[in-house]
Amino acid sequence: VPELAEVETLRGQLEEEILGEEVLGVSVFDSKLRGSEVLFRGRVCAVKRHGKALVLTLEGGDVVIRLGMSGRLKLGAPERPPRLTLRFPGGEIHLIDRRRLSSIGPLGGLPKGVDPLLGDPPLVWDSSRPVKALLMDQDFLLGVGNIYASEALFVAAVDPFVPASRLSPEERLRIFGAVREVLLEAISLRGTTISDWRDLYGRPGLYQERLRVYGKEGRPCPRCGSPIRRRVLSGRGTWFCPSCQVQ
DNA sequence: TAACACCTGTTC
DNA sequence: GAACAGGTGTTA
Repeated sequence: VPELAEVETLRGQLEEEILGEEVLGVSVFDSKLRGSEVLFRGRVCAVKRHGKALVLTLEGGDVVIRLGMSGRLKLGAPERPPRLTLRFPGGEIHLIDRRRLSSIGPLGGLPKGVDPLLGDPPLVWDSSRPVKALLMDQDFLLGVGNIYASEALFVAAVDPFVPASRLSPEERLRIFGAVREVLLEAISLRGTTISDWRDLYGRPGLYQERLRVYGKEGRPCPRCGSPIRRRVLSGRGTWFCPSCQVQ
């Protein structure tokens, strides 16, 4: 799950719960995360997000948490065995991850794209790559993953397969605006829960009820009624309306 | 840019 | 059994 909207949801909730709190202890239960316990030292000075990465700034240094496809953080009792547990005065926070693709590390190697909620649209929309692949490139734009790329391109009425270099300036602005709009609404609904995603308190998000095309193959387009199609683009499922999203 | 690897679970 | 799933890093 965790794209920008989900990570931003967690970031805000973590800030509420642990800002200023001291890490009392760390338990690592998954050998693949061995060694990461030494990163968590001191009080929490800031809870930041860089695209889809969560960055905890502690007195002992910065820790980057990447949630992968199915990772999440849960305050209080975990409903499945955690990979790692952080203890704070107010309670425990568990990293839970069915697929074990999440990772923890020191600061470094963060992608250099623009945050769509903070920055201006990128100026260089390079090359012949399909626009959806570009939107998901974390060195171009931060935080957009497969769900929100499909949704934003539908809102902007742009074909995901069109080479980015062929987009007009108006279309670029429309796409950027659609990305922001979709992400802001998803944040306000605590993200999209398809199967794994839950917020810090274990609650599902609500944006799955607003999805227009993602996962909707064969269902009618909300704009024109044509059946939504699914095709593969750079190895990822891509849903779109073949009638509204043509160049 | 594509394919695969990393993982595990669910669905066809 | 095979295909597929929110991400990302490496390899051909």
